Amino acid sequence: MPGTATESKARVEVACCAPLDTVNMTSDQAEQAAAMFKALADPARIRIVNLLANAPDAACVCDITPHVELSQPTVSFHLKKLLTAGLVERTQRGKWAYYSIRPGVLSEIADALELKGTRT
Amino acid sequence: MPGTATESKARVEVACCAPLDTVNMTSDQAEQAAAMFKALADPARIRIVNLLANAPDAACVCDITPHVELSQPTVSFHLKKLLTAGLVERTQRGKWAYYSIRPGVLSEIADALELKGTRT
DNA sequence: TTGTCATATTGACAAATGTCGATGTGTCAT
DNA sequence: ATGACACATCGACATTTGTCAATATGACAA
Repeated sequence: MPGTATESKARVEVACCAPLDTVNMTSDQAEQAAAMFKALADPARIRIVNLLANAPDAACVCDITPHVELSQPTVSFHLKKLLTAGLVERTQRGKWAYYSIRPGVLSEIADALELKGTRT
Repeated sequence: MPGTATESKARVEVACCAPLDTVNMTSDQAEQAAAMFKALADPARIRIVNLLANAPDAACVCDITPHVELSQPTVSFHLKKLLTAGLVERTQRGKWAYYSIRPGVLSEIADALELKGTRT
């Protein structure tokens, strides 16, 4: 990194930029934020979240499946990803499993964003 | 899907949920949103974005690298991902490449989020 | 209890991703 | 021209991811 004139020999190099001393986020914070975004990093899961966010009530898998045009096991696979990421909730009623957006999730994502700087 | 009483035989089954007629997003919209989130779906890239968002000025690779504790080629790899996703900008000045957050990106991400429902 | 239905899990596999060392490319100073 | 430096690209590799058919699980009805 240029700009550190430590040697006795005249190191007059220009600095490439400011030292970047900003408070770093912890590895945990980074991993956690990345996990949130990873859960949304797939078109199928985006569709599911969109569906659930706009649905009047919780929705069962049999109604979600036709909207994403994937096999039922694959839809379950994506729902599990969303579930373990904490983006959706699951409740069993009868033989059906109902999924819904976990309340407050959207604002949490917004928080994750501000975590990386409020400027701009 | 239960609830569709089409047969002449009395199909008195209970419906599992409402028909979910909500306006679907297009495949393009889903893919585009997923691409945004995919760019953020990695701890290293989260750190980089955090760094750039909090930096007073644009930062060069040589200053970013030590903060993410990865090899220089790997950092370049991540920067390229962020670049092609449109999250950061690149300008060459002298022998250094300066990266900065593309202005307006954070609100665009927020928009992508609202795309999946304004309720909660 | 037996069957049916809705959902989850498993096993297999192709494709994408993250990582690094080695090397290429472009820019500046000498 | 030559060398040093900052960064990008390449080749190789292990890991993760998304997908499906087949099968297991769990709930209800008859």
